[in-house]
Amino acid sequence: MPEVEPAAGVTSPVTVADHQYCPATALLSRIGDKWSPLLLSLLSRRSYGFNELDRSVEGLSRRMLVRTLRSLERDGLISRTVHPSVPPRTEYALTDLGRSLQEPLFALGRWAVTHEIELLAARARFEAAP
Amino acid sequence: MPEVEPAAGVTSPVTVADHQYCPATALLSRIGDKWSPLLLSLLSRRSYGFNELDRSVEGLSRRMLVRTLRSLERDGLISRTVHPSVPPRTEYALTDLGRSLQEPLFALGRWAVTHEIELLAARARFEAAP
DNA sequence: CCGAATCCAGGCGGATACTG
DNA sequence: CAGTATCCGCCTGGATTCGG
Repeated sequence: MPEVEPAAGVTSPVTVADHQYCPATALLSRIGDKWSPLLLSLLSRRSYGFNELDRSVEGLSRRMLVRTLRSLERDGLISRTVHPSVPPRTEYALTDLGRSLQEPLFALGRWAVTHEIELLAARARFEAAP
Repeated sequence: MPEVEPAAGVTSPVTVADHQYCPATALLSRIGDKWSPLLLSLLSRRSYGFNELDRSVEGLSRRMLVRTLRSLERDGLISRTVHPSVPPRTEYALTDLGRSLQEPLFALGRWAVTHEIELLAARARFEAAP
């Protein structure tokens, strides 16, 4: 989805640069990883502490939690606030930018839920082919 | 984004099964790969032949073209029609299901384009931190 | 023309152990 | 509590070669 809509009308080949620097492709390559969508979903309602997130998601390793949070913070989608209390607490929350992303992301999620049965049916049909 | 919206209100930990079988997460894990968005974008307007696709995208290897097309076909998003002409021609086109996915996908693309500058700014800010 | 099969490197992601 | 550091398996994805 590099050129969003006009891409379909291209006559010249899509270059590597086109593909790489397309905002849409770049976005999906960042938030399309294994844990970003889940963390964005959790943070969509309220803020979380680090260990709270760690305990909230089964199967998510500490390492990947940190990496994913850093990636989202780097893109300005979440904020990281260190409270110098005792014990120390680091709070993660969605930024305005991150909040604005929720709408198109939820739209995609709704599509997936709506068409889940069709997807499963298509896969079953494909598997049944000789 | 496993539970789409209600996820934010969870009190119990998100289990591995929850995450794995969430339709939205499953969708992103499929169409969020390196070439699917681009191919869906190209096919959004008209159908393509195999070699035509191969030549249209610089940097896309034959192997990954086939694999990505199979993946999309398997999920019922595109159709594959073999024309027994001479020389033979295989035509790839979006299905109705694939077409219905365009809307939320384009919405995501529009968001990316709209907020591209903010994303770049956030990244520059992050890089400049001590 | 449209693939399938093989080989191989790079990066994602998990387990574990260690710091301020 | 909130990370960092190290090791390592696995899978994605590119290059190349072969077949129908």
